[in-house]
Amino acid sequence: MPKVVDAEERRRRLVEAVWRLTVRTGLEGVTLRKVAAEAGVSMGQVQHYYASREELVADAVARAVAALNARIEASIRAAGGEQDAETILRTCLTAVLGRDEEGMRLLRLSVAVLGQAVSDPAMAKVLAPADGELVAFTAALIAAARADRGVPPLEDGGVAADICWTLATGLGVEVALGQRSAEAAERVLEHHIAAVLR
Amino acid sequence: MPKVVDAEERRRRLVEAVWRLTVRTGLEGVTLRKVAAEAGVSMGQVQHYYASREELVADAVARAVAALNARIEASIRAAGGEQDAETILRTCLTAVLGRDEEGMRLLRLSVAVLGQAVSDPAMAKVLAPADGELVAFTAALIAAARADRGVPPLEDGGVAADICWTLATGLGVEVALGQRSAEAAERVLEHHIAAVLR
DNA sequence: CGGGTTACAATGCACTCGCATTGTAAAGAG
DNA sequence: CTCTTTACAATGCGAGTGCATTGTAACCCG
Repeated sequence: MPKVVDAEERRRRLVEAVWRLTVRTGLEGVTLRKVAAEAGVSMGQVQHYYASREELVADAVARAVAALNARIEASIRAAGGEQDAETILRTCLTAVLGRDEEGMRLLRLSVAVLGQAVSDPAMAKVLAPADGELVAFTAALIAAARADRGVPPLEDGGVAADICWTLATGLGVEVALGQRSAEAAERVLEHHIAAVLR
Repeated sequence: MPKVVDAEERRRRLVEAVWRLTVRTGLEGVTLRKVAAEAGVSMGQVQHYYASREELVADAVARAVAALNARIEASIRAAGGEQDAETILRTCLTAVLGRDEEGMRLLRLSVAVLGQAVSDPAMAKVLAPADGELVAFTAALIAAARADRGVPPLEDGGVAADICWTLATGLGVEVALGQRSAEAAERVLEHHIAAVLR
């Protein structure tokens, strides 16, 4: 086995080039040549690691979704343990609002991909916002936070958690489009959390 | 002035072809040739009415947004007058969830365009979800509905109305992607409205 | 020190794209 | 009637696309 290179590192470079290009010019502006140029490599290298453009884009999207999920989990872990339920709830919901630059890039990328997802069910599946497990976890957080406050539990906590995540993603879209600042979105979310815990 | 034809009717035909194509194959699948074929006309006719592809797409999006706004207003007018505030609130919020086929098409089209809007500020502006006037109107509805129920007014009704519309558009995105049925989205919205009026 | 496999680089090809150009049929104006 | 303007239809062109093919340098195994 000759010419040992770090294939994973190459793919990551290419995928990040796709991310930047997508945010800058939209998904339709992602061509093999532009990706190669953006990554500072030859087009041959792109073809060597991805058999087709479709495969490249799919991998880029999959990695972006994974990175976003990792961010949510990381935010839970960072605030978890000693903190109270309300703080954890606040933290993980605001994790998808693109506060820092990396988060903003991932957010804008996700929205840019939404267009494709309308006509491509496979993509829509990958982009599924909050899975059942996360909603259940959030419902537990809401219940715990209400208990901490001495407020009686909701009769339908699952729907409340569902609404929280749908609102958060809705806000995320507006932030990605520049229609709302990340800080303003955070304030709105804050307001809703306060209402849910009352 | 010879050869009098109904230019508005021609444009409408072309725009509707763009709508169908966009929903079916995404915005990047909209080419002048495909639009001509979809509308059953020659490519020359498309060029005759639109100087560039960009102009064509922009007009298609603008007309779609106008149609969506018209739907909201129509729903308000249909439920307005004799009905109570809560019913009107319910009706106009659910108007953007794509219950019928026409609404579903407009909804999916809007989401398909979101991708472009990320890298095109002009499009993002056109797609602005709920303008200030609509939010103010909604806040008034919420206040009236709470008064009807004998519940004290919210201290921050503007934010509550804002949240309602952001949640509705968030639900709309999920419906457009097929991740949630229009009926399920309506139930969730119903649940939130009930919470806001409590 | 070959030999074989890997990792590219470079080029070519068929195709599609938006748009420009040119031709032409029809209809009201005079 | 002719003339002029409108409303297309048809074709052409250069650029850009994804992908296939071919060439070549590097490296480990024996």
